[in-house]
Amino acid sequence: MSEKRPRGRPKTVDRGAAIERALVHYWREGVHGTSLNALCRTLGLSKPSLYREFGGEDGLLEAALSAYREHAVLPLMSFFERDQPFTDALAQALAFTTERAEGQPPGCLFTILREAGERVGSETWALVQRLEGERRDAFAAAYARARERGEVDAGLAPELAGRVVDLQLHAVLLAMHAGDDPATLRAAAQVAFRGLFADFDSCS
Amino acid sequence: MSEKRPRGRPKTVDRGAAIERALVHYWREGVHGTSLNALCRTLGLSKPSLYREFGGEDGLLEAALSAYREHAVLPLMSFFERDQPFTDALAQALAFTTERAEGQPPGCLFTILREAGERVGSETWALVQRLEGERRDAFAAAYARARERGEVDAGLAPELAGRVVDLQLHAVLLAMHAGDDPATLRAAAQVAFRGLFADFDSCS
DNA sequence: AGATATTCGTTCCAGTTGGTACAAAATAAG
DNA sequence: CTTATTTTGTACCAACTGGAACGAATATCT
Repeated sequence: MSEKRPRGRPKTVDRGAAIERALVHYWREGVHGTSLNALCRTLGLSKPSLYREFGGEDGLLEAALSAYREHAVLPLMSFFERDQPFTDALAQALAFTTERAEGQPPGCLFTILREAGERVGSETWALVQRLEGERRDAFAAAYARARERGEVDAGLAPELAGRVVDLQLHAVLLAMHAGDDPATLRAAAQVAFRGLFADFDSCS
Repeated sequence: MSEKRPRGRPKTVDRGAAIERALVHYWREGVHGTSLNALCRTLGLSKPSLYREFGGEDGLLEAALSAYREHAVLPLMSFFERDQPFTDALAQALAFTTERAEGQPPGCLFTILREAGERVGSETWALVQRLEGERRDAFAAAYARARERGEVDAGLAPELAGRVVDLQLHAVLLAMHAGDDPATLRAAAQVAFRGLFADFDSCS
C-alpha cells in the first residue's frame, strides 16, 4: 500500500480533522450565527482551503452530517432493527437520546439541521431528507414487525406509528439541545409512547 | 377627547401597522435570515424610525410577540380554561394548531421564537419564557381538574401531563411551519395524547 | 539545476451589516 | 415673520460578509 507521492506540494490540510471539528461545532452552536470567517478560525483552516476541500460551507456541512450519521443516527436506528420487543427499542432509543455524554453536546445535529430547513445548502438539505426517510422507514418497519408479533394495537398503520415515534424523538432532541431536563423529557415521551400500545377505545 | 396637538412636527409612523406587519413577517419567514435593512424595507419604515420607536430589533420583536399573544396564544389556552372534558380541550387545541387559515402563515410565531432560543434579544426572550410558563401552567391546571373529575389516569402528575401536552403541540406547530401535512400531524398527536388517558399497565 | 505540477495562505474585492449624525421638514408659540 | 420644538429620512460610518486572484511554497520529474 505504499502510496506513491504525487507531483506537487504535499497537502497539509487534515480533511478528517476539519470535518470532525465542524461536526462538533455545528452540533454545539447550531448551524447559523457563525460566519464563514469565524468558522475557518475555529476549524484552523484558511478560507481558500475550505473552498478547495469542500466547495463551500454547504459541502462542509454535508460532510459533517454524513459523519454524524455514522456517529449517532445509525446507532439510534439500530435499536429498532434488533430482534427485540418494540417497547425495548423505544426505551433504548429514549435513553440514548436523553443521555448526556460528557464529551459531546446535548441534542442532535441531525435534528438541528432538520429544523434549519432549506436555509442550509442544497447538498446538505438533500442528505437531511434522505436520512429523514431512512429513519421513518426504520421506525415503521419495526412497528410492523411488532404488530405481527401481536405486541401492539393492530388498528394503527405502521407509517403513522413511525411518524409518532419520529415526532417524539424529534421534540425530545430539540428540547435536549435547548437544555431541558433529560428526566422530565424522558418521562413525557414515555407517556406519549403509551398511546402506541393502547387497545382501548376509551376516547371515542 | 380632542387631543391637543403637541408642539413639533406631527408623527407619521404608524406603530400599530408596523407591529402588525412585523408579526406577519416573522411568523412567515422566521426570525433570522432577514437583515435589519431588509426588514425596514418590508415594514415601510426608515431605520432611524425603527430605532426611535422600538429601540432596536429586540423591541420590535417583543412588541410583535406581545401582539401575537392576543392573536393566537391566549385563544389556544382558552380551550383548556373552559369547563369541558379534557379530551375536548385537546381535540380543539389540536384542530386549532393544525388548521390552515388562508390569510396567515402555518405554524406559530411563539413556537418559532421558543426554538430560536437566546439568539433573540433579551426582552423578547424574557417574554417568551413568561408565555412558556403561562401555557404549561394552564395545561397542567386543566389536567388536574380533569383528574378530579376522574377523566384521566390518577397516577400522572399534572405538571408532567402539562409537559406532555406542551411537547406535542410544540412539535406539531414546528412541523406545521415546515409545511408537513396537517392531517398526518393531527393523527400522530392524537395517538400520543392517548397515553394521557391510559389506565393500563401493559407496558411493565 | 531547471521545468513542471500541485497546494498553500495572504491579500484584496464589492456588497452588506447594524447603528448614528445631522440637516431638512413640519408644526405651534411668541 | 421669527423662534422653539419635535419628527423625519438621507447620508454616512467602521466592521464584517462570502468569495476569488495570485504569487509564494514545496514537492517530483527530466
